[in-house]
Amino acid sequence: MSESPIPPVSLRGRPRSQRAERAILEATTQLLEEGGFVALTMEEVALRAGVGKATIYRRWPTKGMLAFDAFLAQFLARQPLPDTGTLRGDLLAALRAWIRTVNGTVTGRTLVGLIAEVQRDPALADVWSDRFVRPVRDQHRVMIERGVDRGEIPPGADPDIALDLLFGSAYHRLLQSHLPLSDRFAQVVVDTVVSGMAGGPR
Amino acid sequence: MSESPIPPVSLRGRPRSQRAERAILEATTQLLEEGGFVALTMEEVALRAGVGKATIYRRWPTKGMLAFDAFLAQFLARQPLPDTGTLRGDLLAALRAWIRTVNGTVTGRTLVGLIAEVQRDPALADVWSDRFVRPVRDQHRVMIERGVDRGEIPPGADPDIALDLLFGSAYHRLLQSHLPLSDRFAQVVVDTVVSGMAGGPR
Amino acid sequence: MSESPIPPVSLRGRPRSQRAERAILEATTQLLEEGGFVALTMEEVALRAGVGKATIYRRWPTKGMLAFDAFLAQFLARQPLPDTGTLRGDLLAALRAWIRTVNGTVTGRTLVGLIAEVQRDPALADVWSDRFVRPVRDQHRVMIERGVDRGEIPPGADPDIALDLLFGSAYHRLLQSHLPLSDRFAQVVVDTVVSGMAGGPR
Amino acid sequence: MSESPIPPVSLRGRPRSQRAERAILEATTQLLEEGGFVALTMEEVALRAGVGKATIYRRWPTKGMLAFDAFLAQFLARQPLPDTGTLRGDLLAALRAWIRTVNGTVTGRTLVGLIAEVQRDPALADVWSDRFVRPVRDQHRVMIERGVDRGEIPPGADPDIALDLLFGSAYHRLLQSHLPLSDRFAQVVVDTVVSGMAGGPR
DNA sequence: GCGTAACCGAGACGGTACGTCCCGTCTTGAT
DNA sequence: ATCAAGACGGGACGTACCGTCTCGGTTACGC
Repeated sequence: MSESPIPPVSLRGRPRSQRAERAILEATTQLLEEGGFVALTMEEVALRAGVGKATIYRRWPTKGMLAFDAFLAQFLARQPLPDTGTLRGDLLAALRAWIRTVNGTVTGRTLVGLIAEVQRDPALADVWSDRFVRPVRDQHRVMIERGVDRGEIPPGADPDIALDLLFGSAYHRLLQSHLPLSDRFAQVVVDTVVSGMAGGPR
Repeated sequence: MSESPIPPVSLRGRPRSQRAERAILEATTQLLEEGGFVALTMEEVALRAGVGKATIYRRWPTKGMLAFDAFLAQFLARQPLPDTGTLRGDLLAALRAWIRTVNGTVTGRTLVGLIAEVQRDPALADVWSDRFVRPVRDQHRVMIERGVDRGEIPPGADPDIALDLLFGSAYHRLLQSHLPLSDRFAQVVVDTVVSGMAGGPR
Repeated sequence: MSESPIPPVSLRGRPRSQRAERAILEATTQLLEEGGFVALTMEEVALRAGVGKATIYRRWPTKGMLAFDAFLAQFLARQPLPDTGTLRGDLLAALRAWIRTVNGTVTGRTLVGLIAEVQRDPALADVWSDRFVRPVRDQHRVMIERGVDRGEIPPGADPDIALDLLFGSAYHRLLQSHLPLSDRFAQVVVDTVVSGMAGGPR
Repeated sequence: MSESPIPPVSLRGRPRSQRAERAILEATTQLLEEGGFVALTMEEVALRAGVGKATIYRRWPTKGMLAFDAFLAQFLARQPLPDTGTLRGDLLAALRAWIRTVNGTVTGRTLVGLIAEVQRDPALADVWSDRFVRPVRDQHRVMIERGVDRGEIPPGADPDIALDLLFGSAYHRLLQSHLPLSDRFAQVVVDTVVSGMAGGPR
């Protein structure tokens, strides 16, 4: 699943302990569950994992990187690429899966914490783009392209804006908490976007 | 604009110094400009404002609250309530104003930092809701309601979801930085949402 | 007993409140009882006395001065000038009175705290000399002089060194707590000093 | 001379830096010289020693303990155990050495500050007893015992009271500053005490 | 089968910022 | 001019973590 983010400098010498790596990620997940990104301190991770702090820093350069790896495994495992035969069906399935993954969950809280961290740590921002945003969007974009192929929306439609509308509005409710991420919300959002894209350049 | 966040408990005793309050907010703004939310330390604010730390804590219980007050004044001053005569015109004007305010600006970076901070500080979350999210949405919702009155979109349309689509997608690009907050983006988003809401229950 | 240490600057305007003065000294005594000189803070005195801090500073320039006034009243009331007819009797009575006053009492602990404070506050040191050390020594020296008059010790004896031996050893046990201020201690000290002074220049 | 006051809990991990320890004690001594116990702040010690505050607290739990260690090294190095062949000679040599060490010196001022500190910090009081008062008295008591062995004073004489008279009177002049710690003072005190002890139960 | 290089847990290191406490002064409106 | 109240600028406190470093000890590869 999640492999060593920083590979050993050399192949000589004592190899990295897999046990330590597992223990670190488990401790990280546990701390994220207990108190979110704020409660995640390297000191406490080391303590709980029974590991020296240097052993953590040897693998993950920053707290953000560590949390990212713990988060990503949990997140990706829950994002299917639906193939229901209709654009509406695909988008609704994907949006519902996303909501299920983040709404009221540790994964959701971690996602929010990481979004914040990404703003201040440029190195994390790169990793965030390359290993989270881009892959997830690439996967989701497939649904739009299939809709175009099926003629459900015109070829001129901008798939990126479609994704921004769909998931941006969902991220918005996750981050601002002003209104619930209900199933009705998912349905109306999908309907409105599909309808808007279809009839866009009417 | 920005009033005393925590009013004095009593009317007796020496009144709070307005000079100190101004100096604190100015130092805060300056630090936010220089290094964003991360670089904002109470210690440095006190130093630059020529103020004891206790004088800050007397008014703002946390760094988040302080940054919020400094942010809010700057943000609200730039969000007009457009009245162009058409739904499309109003929404486009509002979205463009928002983008202008946050895209590549200190205000935008502070907004992001605060969104993160809000997730971890429940007291700040309340203030964030009451004094930022709700007022801004209430103002924006007026545009949708005028569109309904003019018959541009049907009465059944959910104005909150319309706002989530419009601004959620914009917040998404601000926070994930995967694609630019271009003017074309604003136009397509507005067109798609207006069209989607109009033809929704066709 | 203890009068206003700093008289009003002028006789015009509102006169100083005697109620405030009493309340301050009572609060001071109470705090000295509870936690000694360390626990004595101007803030807490003002709070308990129901008095503004400025009202205290108008009368006592420092914490040491305030504690000194609260201490002196209690101390002096308990130091008699014995007149038993013999040098030994007088000295023993005086030493016993001193021990009774300070051994295990708040007055004793305050005395120690003040001795420390005196070292760092030159203004307090002056007051300490003029209003505590000198008067008490002058009173005690009378006993020695009566002993000389009675022929119990030779005229060449240095009364100051006699007092230093008597009370210095007692202060020593009070401050170092290495051995108790027992009555036997008092007796042996008096006997040794009287005998030493008598036979000094044999 | 002065050993690590709080030994590491465990032998594992990075060992305590001797360089840091030396630097801390030097900075402490320097600050005590400049402004006495009052001017001694942990913050300034850390700054001058080029050390984090935690590094100080790891070894010395309080300011008093730190000052004590810095003081003790200086003090003990200057207290000889005289052996002149007569009680009077020994006591005079010891008292003169003590006066030389504390009269008008940094060591003397620190001694006074510590005596005050001892009254308020029970943990320091224990250390003060065990590592200062007791050892010094034990050393001094030897002189008395040799006097008894030589028949200069009777076996019934209480050596502790003899020490209290000798050094108590000297501490008294140090702390109250009412009269100087002159050499005449030392001579008369020693003569009086020796004579008093000798002729006590005449 | 032996040296050695990289690892391991532990914990100390210099440093930054925190939020609190108290100092002695100052500023109100009200006697 | 003084009162109670309480805010002011300032200094130091003791704590929490940061990311780095230094120990003695442990693998496991390549000579």
